[in-house]
Amino acid sequence: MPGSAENNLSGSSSRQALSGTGLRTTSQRALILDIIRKGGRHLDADEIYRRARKKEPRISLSTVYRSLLKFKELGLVGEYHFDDSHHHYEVKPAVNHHHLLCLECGRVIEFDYDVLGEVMRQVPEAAGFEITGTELRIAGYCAECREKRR
Amino acid sequence: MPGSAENNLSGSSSRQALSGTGLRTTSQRALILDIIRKGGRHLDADEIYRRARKKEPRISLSTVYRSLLKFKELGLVGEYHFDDSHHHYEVKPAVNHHHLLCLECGRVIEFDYDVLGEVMRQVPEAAGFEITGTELRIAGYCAECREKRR
DNA sequence: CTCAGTGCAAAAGCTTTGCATAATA
DNA sequence: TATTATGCAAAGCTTTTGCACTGAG
Repeated sequence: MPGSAENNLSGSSSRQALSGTGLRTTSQRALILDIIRKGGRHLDADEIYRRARKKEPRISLSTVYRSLLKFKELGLVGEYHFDDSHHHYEVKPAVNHHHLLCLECGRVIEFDYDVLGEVMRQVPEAAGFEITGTELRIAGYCAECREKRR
Repeated sequence: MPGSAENNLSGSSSRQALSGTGLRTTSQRALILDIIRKGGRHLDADEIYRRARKKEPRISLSTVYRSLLKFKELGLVGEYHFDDSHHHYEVKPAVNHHHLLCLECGRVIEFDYDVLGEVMRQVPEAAGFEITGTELRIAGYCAECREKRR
């Protein structure tokens, strides 16, 4: 049966992630978390909604937003600001997880780098700060797009 | 006369900054740019609007947005994403200009740090990238707020 | 059985746009 | 004078909220 691997136990690990959080494990939440986990690209609320409707056509956009809010609170997903309009969500990465954004093709390349250590070591203004999160965004043009433009 | 220093030639340097950009130098634009330049804190569009109305009560919010757009295009001001809702503007800083944000008091501390050099040196994914901008946001609790909470 | 979660629709931001008027170059 | 910019009002988007219903625990 085609696509069975995808349909298989889809959501079961997300259900697990939800149980024991104090939240109720609903099919909608499991689905949404699942979509974010699989969604390689950085997803915005509307994209998550559109994907969710394929499996659960009666799901509502407010449920998506409300779930996202809960997931953020729990630290299950992170919210990122790539462009000017909407937010993007992805599974919460390690603390030192950052983004390179190509302004031409829009691709987002993730990388790990311990800014925090460097900053605490080198930036006097940061002294005394208790840091809860870092986000380093670097925008520019990736090697491929530069190549194409020549 | 009280406040004369402030009223004095306010806007004259902003007028200068505008001339020769191809944009028309209007009183509104000079005023808006002036507000951004003086506005030590990070200003959002509505705050700029409210301040602008004090000097030019007939100015409209759309003019603020349209000016901001032009200024961004010209590279005169930068746009930053501090919280989830709106954007903040400030005079375009040097490339290595970043922000520490206190989640308690909301204060934004700016600092300079050459992430770029470090990243290019240490992050393989960045190889080949032509970088046009960096933004490092560090969120947490500043020394004062930590003190108060004890 | 209870209360958290859902769907729907309506409201609430922030931002953009159309159009006639005003001001700059 | 020819455009560009403005003000006003209306529309557009994303996100939030109220309320009655449903489903998880």
